[in-house]
Amino acid sequence: MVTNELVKADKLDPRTKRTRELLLQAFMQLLMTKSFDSVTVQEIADQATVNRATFYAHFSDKYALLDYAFAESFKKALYSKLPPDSKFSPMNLQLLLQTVCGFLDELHTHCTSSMGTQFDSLVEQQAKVHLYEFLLGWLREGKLAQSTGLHNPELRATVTSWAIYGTAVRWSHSEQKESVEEFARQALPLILAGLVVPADVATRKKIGI
Amino acid sequence: MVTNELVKADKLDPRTKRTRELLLQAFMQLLMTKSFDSVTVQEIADQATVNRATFYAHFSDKYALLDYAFAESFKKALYSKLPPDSKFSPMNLQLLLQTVCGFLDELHTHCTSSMGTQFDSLVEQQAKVHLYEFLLGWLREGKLAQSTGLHNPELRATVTSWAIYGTAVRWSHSEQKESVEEFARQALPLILAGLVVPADVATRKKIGI
DNA sequence: TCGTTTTTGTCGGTTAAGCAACAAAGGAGC
DNA sequence: GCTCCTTTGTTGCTTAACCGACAAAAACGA
Repeated sequence: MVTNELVKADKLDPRTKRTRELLLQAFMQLLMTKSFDSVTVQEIADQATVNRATFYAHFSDKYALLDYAFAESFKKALYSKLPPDSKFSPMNLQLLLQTVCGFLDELHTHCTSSMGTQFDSLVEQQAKVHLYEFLLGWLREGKLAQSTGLHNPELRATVTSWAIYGTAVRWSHSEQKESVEEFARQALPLILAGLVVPADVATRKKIGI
Repeated sequence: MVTNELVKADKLDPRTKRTRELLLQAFMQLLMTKSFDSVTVQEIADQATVNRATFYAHFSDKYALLDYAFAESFKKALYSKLPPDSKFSPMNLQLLLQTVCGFLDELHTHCTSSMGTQFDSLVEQQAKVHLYEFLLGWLREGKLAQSTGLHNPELRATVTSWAIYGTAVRWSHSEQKESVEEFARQALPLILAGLVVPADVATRKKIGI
């Protein structure tokens, strides 16, 4: 499970990593000047100095590459603010929310012009998947789980990933944007609740909720 | 002959081209922060995201890569100012001289600090080889050869390549550098003479030299 | 509508790149 | 001198990338 994730980044053949990176960069480069629809697989391959057949060895079509691009850029934004070794804390949770807000903001300012809103659901899909994985890391390895005895980490991660993403969307869609920090500060307790509230009645009574 | 040159740039396997380019970039990158002597083949390979064995499939050692780097950067400087389809003219010859001056100037301001003058002979070697090839292109295909019936293009190219490089060295070594343009303007007739002077007495008389 | 061109997705055979392991040459320190 | 460690080149085997060709689907223009 853990190795499965690590394999994707580490144990991969260097050629595979390089080719994927080349395709990704070529793709983003092309999207700067052309629309997604008008880009052909041949163009992407050329720009990446890679054979067209090699493209298909990595992605089923350009939509899969788009998906991959969203996933990678989200992960990049995520891990740049919150390194993989970061532990859970309310402050980090707030930072997480702010990061997602920042990501959406960035995305809409740079990409709306070239591809509109037709791929928002792809972004949402990818963002939530990686938020889920990230939160699960916190829940499994943090002192959170051991000390308070929280159960159902998977369920909590699901709830919280949706909560965070939804909150971030609300912020990015709001007209008069208040500062991300202030917004995140206000939303934090609500999100935090779903993440750390004790699940069973016995434990609830013990802490007095 | 011509195809031989084209092969080096065109018919090469894309993987080969890409790998060479990656090694070249990695090498130049490393030379920004480390001395040539302290750079290892492993470091170059890592930086290039290429296996160390692959390095040896392309270059016998790091000296060969250095040689290649000089050759490529010289050719790049050359063809950026004088495209491959440019024809001979006194003006272009002057431009050629100015380009070599500019190349040496650039080289000494950026690279002397990191590797001193120990590789000047390598640079000279590469520069003259490519000057020779370039001049030969002018002599063979230009109207120069047909109209005035110049013989011994190889000899003329040799003489002129040495003359140009030597002149450029003189300029780059001079204390109070005058402008490249003025310097090249003054040197032009002397270099031009060796390139276009008729070789045999009969022709000389015909033009009246 | 039909015919033409472009793009897509796939396939088997070829080639370059990756890898692990090796001996040998150098260098640093004792 | 000696050892220990790093770096250098080299080698067989494995794997990913290249290539040309193909049929099928889309896109385009008459």
